[in-house]
Amino acid sequence: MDQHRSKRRKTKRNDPSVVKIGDKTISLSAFLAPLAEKAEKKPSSTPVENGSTPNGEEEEQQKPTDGIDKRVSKERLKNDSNRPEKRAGGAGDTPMLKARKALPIWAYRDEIKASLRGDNDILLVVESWCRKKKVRVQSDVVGVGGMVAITQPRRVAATTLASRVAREMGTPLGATGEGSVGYSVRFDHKVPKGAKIKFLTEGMLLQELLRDPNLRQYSAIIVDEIHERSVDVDLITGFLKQILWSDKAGRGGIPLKVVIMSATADVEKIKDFFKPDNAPSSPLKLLQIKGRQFPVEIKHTDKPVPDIQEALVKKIFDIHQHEPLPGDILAFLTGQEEIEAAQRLIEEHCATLASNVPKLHVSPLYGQLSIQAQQDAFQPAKTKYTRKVVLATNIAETSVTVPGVRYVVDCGKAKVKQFRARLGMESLLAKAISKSSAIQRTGRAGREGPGKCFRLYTSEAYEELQDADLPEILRNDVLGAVLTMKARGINDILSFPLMDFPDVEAVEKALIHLYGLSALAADGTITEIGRKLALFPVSAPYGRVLLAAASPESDCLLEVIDVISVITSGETIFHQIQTEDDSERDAIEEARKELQRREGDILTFLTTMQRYAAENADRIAWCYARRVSVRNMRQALNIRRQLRGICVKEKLLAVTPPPDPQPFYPLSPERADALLRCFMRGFATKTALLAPDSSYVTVQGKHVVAIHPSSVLHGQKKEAIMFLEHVFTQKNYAKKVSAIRADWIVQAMGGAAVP
DNA sequence: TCGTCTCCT
Repeated sequence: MDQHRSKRRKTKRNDPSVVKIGDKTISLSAFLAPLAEKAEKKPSSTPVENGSTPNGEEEEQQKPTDGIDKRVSKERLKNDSNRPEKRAGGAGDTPMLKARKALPIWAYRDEIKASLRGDNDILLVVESWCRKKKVRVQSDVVGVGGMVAITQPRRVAATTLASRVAREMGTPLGATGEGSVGYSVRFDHKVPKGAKIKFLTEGMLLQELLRDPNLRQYSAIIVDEIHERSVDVDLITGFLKQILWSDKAGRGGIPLKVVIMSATADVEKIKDFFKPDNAPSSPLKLLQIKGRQFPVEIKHTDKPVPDIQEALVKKIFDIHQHEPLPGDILAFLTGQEEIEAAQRLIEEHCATLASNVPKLHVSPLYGQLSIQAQQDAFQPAKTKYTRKVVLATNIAETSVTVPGVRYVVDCGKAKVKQFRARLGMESLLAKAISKSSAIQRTGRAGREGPGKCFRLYTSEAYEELQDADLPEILRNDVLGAVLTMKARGINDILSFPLMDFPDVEAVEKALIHLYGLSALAADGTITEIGRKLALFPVSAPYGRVLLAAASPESDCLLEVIDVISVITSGETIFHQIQTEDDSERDAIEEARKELQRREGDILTFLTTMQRYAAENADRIAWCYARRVSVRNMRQALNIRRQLRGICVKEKLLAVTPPPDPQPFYPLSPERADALLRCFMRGFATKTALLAPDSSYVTVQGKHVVAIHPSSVLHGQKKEAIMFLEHVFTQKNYAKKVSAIRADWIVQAMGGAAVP
């Protein structure tokens, strides 16, 4: 083995080449610029592991892997486990190294490097269903690039992975100064000078593509969690494919390395996608990595259950009585209502348990819950001999991990949003989950030890499930996706490479809609307006409202920014009032009255933001007194700051507005009209007229819509309404509703706004 | 007279 030893001695306090970050481990051995000197000393065809230890000794090296069988051999695994561990020279280093070696990916490190050597520019890494992956990246040390981007679907993932990697590498993670690791997410950018690794959200990479279509600052892009199939990741893979199979002139001939990481990948689909046109086979290299999941025993029901709610509660008590403690239960339900109902049933039944029987503590967990209320689900039960039951929505499937869980109960359903292009509306209905979703839920029982998963459906029903969920791009309005492509130079949308291509009709609707917003010219090319819309972190119709508000005739941009900030900060900002105390309820309703405007929800949002921003004393108390979401209002302030900044940069705003708090003045009726007419510019297609039978009928499509009870206009009759959202749940609902004048609609019909 | 999965620029 001597001949394979590294000839370089290193005295760095840690091995910077392999990084473990929570679920993943990434090796950057021998490829990044600080180690470039090493690359020069070695023929590039035989890169060598950088395995030096803290005390400066070298580790035994593995043999070079050129031309070896890509499959992992038992010998290889054995070799790894036999590697001599070195004693720590510096405190805390060896446990970290040990932890790395214990990772499943460790055994594959040479294969990963070999797979990316020479002409092989793309590699797909698949691991078994729900466990961690680790990937090594080889990036060329030539001119273009120098940085590795790692995309994540969620902000928290990007930031926490970055700080973990920075710690592993012993490099600071700051916005200024030197450092090897950085991250970039909305509202938060920490990319030190000389950063080599940058974690970023998918949306951020798409924004960067706007300025740099060839991703020149990167040598490699690692796309993580591709199996989640967000619209953004689908678009990113499309752009990456175009860069990969282009003549690379835009990168000075230097290829871009691409690593795709996936949990439950449809390998053939991804392989096929990255195949160049007319090529006989895909050049993509595949590496499968075994996970580290504890075994989970799966139990189906014998017969279909007639009442899921009842079966769920029964199953929970069944587990409680027959399974040992400790071991918490995680149950997947479809929504808040089901969760609350189940909680009531469980708590009622729990009260009847004998005093010597261990108790159950129920924690609801869903997105609309305040942060404090969510915390309960992550804490162990506070009293002894108590089992925790977390009743969760899909939030617990991918977004968060509940510790302590050994038992999962899966109802087999989830609420799914589906956009219907023909109707221009979306629906949100409970549907059967996919196999991969069922597997993901099951895996939640095996994170801390062997577990059990109880499915409230038969094994036959499981076999009938779709393999995977419909990717988001087939469920969403493609308006944003089409604008994203157009703004990045894709004129022929239909020939853009996508793993799943939406219905041509949906694309056509989106093109017409964009034309109605003046984002596209009649020949389909992007307009200046369209380019501006692509810069805003809001959907195209909202962007159009911003531009309309900036015109001298309207002159209400700051107000429109306030409204859009509130609307896009999340779901509704008004919490439902949950109190048994009538006088308290009256007080809350009274306090809310000063926010509500009879013109409708848009003006109500404006008033809320303005009064909130004018509040100088205690904003949290202000929110609580009105049951306004603290989280959403904080987010709204961030969005407001960002939108104001973009508007100043784009010269839509002449000066930066003065800082808060500013005194509150209610908007005059004339200015309120002007503001609503700006929204008409973006939402001319979402209007309805009052019919003789007192129903509202949409101007486009002639559908009956009802004003949603969450609107301040619920139960009121106005000659015409404009609504910003149109959702089918129990029935056809208009949400975020404002009263308008019927002649505004007529005027809007005269223009290009109504296709 | 409603009751809504989850992310992201």
